[in-house]
Amino acid sequence: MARSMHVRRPATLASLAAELGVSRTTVSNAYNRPDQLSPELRRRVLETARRLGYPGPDPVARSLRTRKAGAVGLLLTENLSYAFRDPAALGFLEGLALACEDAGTGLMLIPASPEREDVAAVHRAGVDGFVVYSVPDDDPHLAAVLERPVPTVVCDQPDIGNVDRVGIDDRSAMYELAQHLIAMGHRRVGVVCMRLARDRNDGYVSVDRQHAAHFHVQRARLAGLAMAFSEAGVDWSKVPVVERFDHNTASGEAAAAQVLDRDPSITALICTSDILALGAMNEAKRRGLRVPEDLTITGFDGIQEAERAGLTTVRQPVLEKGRAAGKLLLDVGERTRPRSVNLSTELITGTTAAAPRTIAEERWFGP
Amino acid sequence: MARSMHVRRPATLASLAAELGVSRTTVSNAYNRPDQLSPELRRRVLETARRLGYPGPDPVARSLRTRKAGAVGLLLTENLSYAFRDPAALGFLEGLALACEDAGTGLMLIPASPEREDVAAVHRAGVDGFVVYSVPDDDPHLAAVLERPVPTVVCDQPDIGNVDRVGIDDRSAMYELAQHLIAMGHRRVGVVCMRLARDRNDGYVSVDRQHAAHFHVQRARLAGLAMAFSEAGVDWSKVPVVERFDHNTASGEAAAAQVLDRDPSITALICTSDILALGAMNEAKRRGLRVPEDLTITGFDGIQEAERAGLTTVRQPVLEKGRAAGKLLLDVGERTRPRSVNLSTELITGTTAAAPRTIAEERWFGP
DNA sequence: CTGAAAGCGCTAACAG
DNA sequence: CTGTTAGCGCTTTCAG
Repeated sequence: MARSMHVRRPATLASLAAELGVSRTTVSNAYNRPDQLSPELRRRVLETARRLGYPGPDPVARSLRTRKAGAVGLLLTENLSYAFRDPAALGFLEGLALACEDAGTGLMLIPASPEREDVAAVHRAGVDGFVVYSVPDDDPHLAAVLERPVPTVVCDQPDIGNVDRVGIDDRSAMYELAQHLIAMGHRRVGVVCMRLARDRNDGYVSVDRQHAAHFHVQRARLAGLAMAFSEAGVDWSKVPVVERFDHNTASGEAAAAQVLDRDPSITALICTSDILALGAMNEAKRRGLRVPEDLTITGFDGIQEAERAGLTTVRQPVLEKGRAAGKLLLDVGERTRPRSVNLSTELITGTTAAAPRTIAEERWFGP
Repeated sequence: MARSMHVRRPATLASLAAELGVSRTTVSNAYNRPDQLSPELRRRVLETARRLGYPGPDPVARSLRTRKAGAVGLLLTENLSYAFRDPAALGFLEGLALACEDAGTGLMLIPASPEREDVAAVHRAGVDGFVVYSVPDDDPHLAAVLERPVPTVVCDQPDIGNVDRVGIDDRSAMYELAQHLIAMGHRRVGVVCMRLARDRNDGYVSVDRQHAAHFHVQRARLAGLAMAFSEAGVDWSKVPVVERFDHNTASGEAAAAQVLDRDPSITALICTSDILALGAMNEAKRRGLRVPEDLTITGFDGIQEAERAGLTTVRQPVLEKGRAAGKLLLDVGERTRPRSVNLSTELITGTTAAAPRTIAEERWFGP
């Protein structure tokens, strides 16, 4: 006899089967393999389900059984506010989301802020794989992800462990930009970079700290600069490099001020991101320095705001990076050995870099 | 005897327990209730786990057992590209993500684009609840969410079913803006609005279509306008209302052109979003119309770009909206009856609205 | 086309 | 502090 009393607990597949007097298999098939039962029976099953308020197979139970969660996790060790405000991060996110959408896969943002040392969220995440975006190489969350027995794709990291990787050649890209400046005649330069490690250090950066940087991207960009300028006969250890923990234009302004205060004679200020460069532009303006006549300023990333400002920078395909990461993770293909995708970059010669004035004058009037 | 051969399948809690010669409970406790066993034993368990490559309790199995997924789903029936490019949507997303982060909860983006009629993703999502942002009231994905036996919060929707709600009073806010314009003397106006239903209709909107709009937000804003102008003696059915499916400045430009072509005599162009208004500004400029001298233009949302442009608009707290939605969903408190949160808005009197020229002239020279 | 059996990997009482 | 007992709700061979 049917029992259609109010049950606090919603119906289950089993209770539905009992109600119908069929086996659980049949009910399961009604949902997952419509061709395995008569249309008539299927209709009856679905209708009874509706009547009983059965919402369909429980996704978690199904996941346990099928060993598929239908979602990938995104680890972003950074305040989410950052991720949603930084244009480059946003572009990455969009590309990744697009790849997930194409595959019909959910994208789960893992709550892992830098303060929160709590790695539990990584353990708790019911996902089929992880994408790790721009975290320091000593991040405990990253370590936790690598312990999980699911495929992982890291972005903006050197090759690590047995995981896929996607990124750009930050070192070469920055090397190329540096050579561009060197060719223009710049020798006295200053640098503004993003955070190099998990500890806050808003100020000068020793060469040691540069080498020991835990953010591969920043380390590589600085290395590219060091290489180019050293080759050009510049003593890199004398070049002022200023670091900022927070990544916004205000940081760029403050850092630029710090460099210019220390050495007003520099002819170029190289920033390792467009956001910082945009801030530096503000600071230059405040000081009455014309760009590029009095000071050359460069960025990195190629975000839209930079383009609008005519910034000389390196463009990297952030959206493609996200999409590539998603594809790599979701591609069921050969996963025999770790794959590595390097996207190409492009030097954008904007209007914020020019030959230093002294050089320009020499050109006019002769040496 | 221990069996430490290479097992393809990673170790399970049970196998670990067997290896150690303890019960599964003990191993479970080692992870979930450290105070329930001796530190020494716990150390042994954890160490053996590491040795065997046991990655800790499987999150899905745990979820099945505990009936908690540790994540909430976000339904955003719209191309993700949209969500990541529209400043208002982004603000909402940020607020929601912040609330989730605070609670240590994952945020899962459900892959549900408008094209994809496939509701399966909603069924597949292993989440403890849903937030539904700005979808049409006849969206099948929304229906699927409401069938799931988990708490749900809808945004920018009227009260529906037995779910919590967060939003603003779009009708009143727009009514107030309209009165502002009416007080200035505007009587001949045109309107540009966002999509009103799932079908594409880039063009004029009948009053019937306005009333039947499936996007509550747009319907309410138009209703506010209709009310205010009707009260002011304007025949609303004669007011040109133009709709655009895509939401970007290009759409705003085209729609504005359409209105201005039809009725060049209008003194104000009211747009139901800042993005559209920004587009309208471009179009006005292209036509050599000065704003506000020749044409008043208004928006809605209060995004940063609008502020920079000095747009007269209505500001709504998008970030707070997201945060409120998250809080509502994650708040374990009394869930006896559906809760409704109405956030307040603010009329921003920018520099894009002024008395129509004829009126202004009358003021100068007398009637 | 349908059903019986066998878990997926884990946690939560409740007794020792 | 530790173990036993019972499932969470579902899918999946494999026989009928």
